[in-house]
Amino acid sequence: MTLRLTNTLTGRQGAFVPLEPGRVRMYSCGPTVYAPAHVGNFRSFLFADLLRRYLGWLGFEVTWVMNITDVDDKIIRDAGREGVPIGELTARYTSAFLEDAERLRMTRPDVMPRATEHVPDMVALIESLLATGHAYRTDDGSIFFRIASWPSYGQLAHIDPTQQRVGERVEADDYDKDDVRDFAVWKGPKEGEPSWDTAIGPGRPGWHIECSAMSMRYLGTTFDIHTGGVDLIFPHHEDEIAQSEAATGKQFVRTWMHCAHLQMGGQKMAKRTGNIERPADVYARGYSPRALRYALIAAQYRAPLEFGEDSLRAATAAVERLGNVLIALDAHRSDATGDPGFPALLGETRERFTAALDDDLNVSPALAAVFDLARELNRRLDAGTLSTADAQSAAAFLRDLDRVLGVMEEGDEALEPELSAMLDERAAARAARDWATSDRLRDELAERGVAVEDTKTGQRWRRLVEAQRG
RNA sequence: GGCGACGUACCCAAGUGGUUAAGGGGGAGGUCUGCAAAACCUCUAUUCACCGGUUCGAAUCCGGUCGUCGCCUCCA
Repeated sequence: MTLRLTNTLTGRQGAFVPLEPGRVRMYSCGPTVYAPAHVGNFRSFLFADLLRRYLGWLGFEVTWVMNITDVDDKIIRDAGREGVPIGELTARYTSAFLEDAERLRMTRPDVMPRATEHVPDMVALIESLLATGHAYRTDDGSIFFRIASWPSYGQLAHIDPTQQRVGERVEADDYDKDDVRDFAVWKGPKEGEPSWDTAIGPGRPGWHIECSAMSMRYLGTTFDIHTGGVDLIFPHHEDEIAQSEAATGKQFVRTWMHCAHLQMGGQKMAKRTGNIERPADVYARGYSPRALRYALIAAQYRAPLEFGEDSLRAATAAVERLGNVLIALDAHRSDATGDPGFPALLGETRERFTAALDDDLNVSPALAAVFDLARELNRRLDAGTLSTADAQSAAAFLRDLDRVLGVMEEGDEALEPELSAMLDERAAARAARDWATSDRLRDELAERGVAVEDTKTGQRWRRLVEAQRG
């Protein structure tokens, strides 16, 4: 089996063949840092992360670039409201993003370029567009890409640009363009806005140009994969293609991948409508980062995904189920002899897992394979037929699959000393068969958000989500 | 108006021509346990929005109807 991915450009699934054998260059549209990212944003980022992890797991050497947009209209607007320089606002939300990303176990991209640090790259790109007549200046110092100069415009979104309905907002546009469909690659200077003095004059970059400049800067004029949410297909990515290919004369991106929206209550999660939830909101209700991660990656990326209390609860249980089997395998010691068929059991799971992910990152059947294995392992654990060595190889196997999923284990989490002391006290009470004390402490710990379970090898604790607390 | 996605059990979600319609959650019963929890076992869609058609055979293909969502404007 080989990896097959759906390419928005062709609208079909095709075998993924990187430009350079064994090596993948991919770019993902990252956050605009004017507010904390919401979980819908993270669906897109974690989809890219899953792809990046799977490519790495398959043995590809991956270079992953994710941009940080740190200058745009909203940033300028919000910084203005607060009366702070845009750099102060963007620094704040950049670190918030990085923290959220880390808690969600998003692989750290190899490069996270900032728009403000790549103005010269954008200027160079714009210069070549001006030189070739694909872009033109307007009186206010802005520069626009001329869509009429690019016949294949619309190839990604599969639209005919002449059929575009151009709304009333055209009048509302502050800029004076030759054609309403033309888009800004450079915005002329304005009072109260940040501005760069460059060879093409003063001003600031347009939105689309940053992704073209930064992706090509780190990945070359043609690279393998570019990801984003479906809402970026048009106009953002369409514009990126036009300006990049017009400037270089070469194909920009070979495979475009877009994930569907996260929905809440059947509606797209979007900041504009206020229909959003942020990672911090989810954690505040007691859900763990890995449960959130699971909830966001557990369905195939091209299908809209419903998010909410139910999905978080289900994700919590699913992720604990996987964590529990690992804990049990680690603790397992047995005189049972190894099963000669055991490697085949793991091999079958691996095949199902790989076949599913090879099929355009179809996570659901991949997870089904993992859960089927978990049940079989628990069965053998219960029956006492699993040898110590087999348990260990199963644990190592699951951890290997989790290099792709990143949901099976909680990070090392320390328990508060006070609660830890209660656990010790409870262990002592149990040793004395003092059930009353033991049960009282268990209830008290539950009230403090910690569940205690008794196993053959002693007590085990885990955090409870709010909904489970008594 | 243009383009696109989708409608599978109580919820989420696989399956896209042919054995018993994955998996997770939830629910019911049972085993185990000092009691729990975890885990395991059994049950929980004769049916895939609806109506026609093609076919020996369709959730899967075709046509129609209804419904939902998204993009066309900042948007992951």
